[in-house]
Amino acid sequence: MNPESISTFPVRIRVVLADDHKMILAALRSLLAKESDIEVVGDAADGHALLELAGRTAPDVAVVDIGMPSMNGIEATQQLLAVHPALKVIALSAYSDRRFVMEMLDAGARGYLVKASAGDELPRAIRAIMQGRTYLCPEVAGTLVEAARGKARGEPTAQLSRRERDVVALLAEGHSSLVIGERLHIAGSTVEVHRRNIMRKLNLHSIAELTKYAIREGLTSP
Amino acid sequence: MNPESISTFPVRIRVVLADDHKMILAALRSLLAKESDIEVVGDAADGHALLELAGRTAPDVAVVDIGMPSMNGIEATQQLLAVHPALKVIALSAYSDRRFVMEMLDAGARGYLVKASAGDELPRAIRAIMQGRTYLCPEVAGTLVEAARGKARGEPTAQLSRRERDVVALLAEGHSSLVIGERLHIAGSTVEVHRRNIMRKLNLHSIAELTKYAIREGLTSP
DNA sequence: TCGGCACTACCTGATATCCGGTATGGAATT
DNA sequence: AATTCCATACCGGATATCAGGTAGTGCCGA
Repeated sequence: MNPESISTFPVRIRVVLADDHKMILAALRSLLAKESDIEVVGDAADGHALLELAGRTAPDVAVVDIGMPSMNGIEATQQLLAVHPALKVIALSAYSDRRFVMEMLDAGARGYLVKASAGDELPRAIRAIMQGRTYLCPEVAGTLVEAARGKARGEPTAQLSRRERDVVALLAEGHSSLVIGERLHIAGSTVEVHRRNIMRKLNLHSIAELTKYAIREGLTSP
Repeated sequence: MNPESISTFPVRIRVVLADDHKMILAALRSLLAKESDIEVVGDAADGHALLELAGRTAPDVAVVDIGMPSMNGIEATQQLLAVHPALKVIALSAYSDRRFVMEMLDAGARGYLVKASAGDELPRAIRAIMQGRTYLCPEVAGTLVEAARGKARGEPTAQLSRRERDVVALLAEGHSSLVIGERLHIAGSTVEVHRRNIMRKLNLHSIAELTKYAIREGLTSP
């Protein structure tokens, strides 16, 4: 027991981490362990685990990698905020593409960091978020400014439903309709219908084209 | 000053890190900072910086991310070992593709970890390497075993033939075997054989995975 | 000259894709 | 209340994938 630290930080910021690379998870955890006002209360390797974790640990902040398999960071954020509206989400990504940024912010993220950011940006972002501010790393702020200048109107980025995006991501991982059905707890035939609707909407005609689309959209990583 | 730690670890393992993501760099650094027998003496964001760093700090071990811009981890490792033959290199990658693994080991790396490995694998790998052992994470060991079973002889990098690359590129464009056959003026059944050989060589099991491979290899664009 | 390898080609069979159709329940919108 | 959209589910059929096998030709290195 350490009375000094208790009096200095009576309430530490409770953080959960989500990334599909366990090693990165461990590394980020130890990065944040140095901050005495921040406590990492759990980590998850995909969106489903993140949802379960958030329900169990009731964190203040979730740091979410965008490029996760099965359920990516964008979907995870939407579902997370639907259940826990008070939760604050910080997106972490290798890229600063406008599409990712916009979709993640639309999904309700309050912060966006690229992995090329300096290491001390993460704790700074967490503290800023906890004060109710929005935190964007410089690269992302730049792309946002460009986006705002180029297009004031919001274009239809997401023409696929949430379920369809789930299916696209899993198809692009190389799974068959039957396996995807088991994963999503629906019939394989339903997955088939989703796939056909997706292909008709996007004018695609093969799994290869679908996979490329998923990669361009960040629904899976190459 | 702490005499105890000095006497306990008179010679700490000197490590340098290379990754294009600064945040990952900082996170890995803090992950290793917990290990009292390991000292991170520097980090670099690309191959050139790594070469300069190694010349300046004379480390025992270099942990190198494969996916770096301008000079990737494979080239960097080759050049690094040409100048510092005693240096021990551990490859760090998001993927466990046989091609990457083989090329990295051919380049002289003594260890290979995927980022999905557990966080404590990195310090374990570093210690193993320092004892002159080779350290491969389970995923990589698996692909190596398959490679060894397929080819008893130590052939470098089971690469694809020119024709197989043609077929991969066209498959990744979404064409069927029959159409590809017409395009290449060979029978569709021959294209089928090429596809099967490719998939066996690369340990892929679907067009989606094949498409991702083609994109990573630059055989087609996303 | 022999073995290995790449490229070519065909056969069989199980499974999957791809493209139609129909239909129900729920949620959101009008 | 009616409409529209999404998600769910099933049927049928043509085509393709995926995974085995065999086999001939040509080229190159041991």
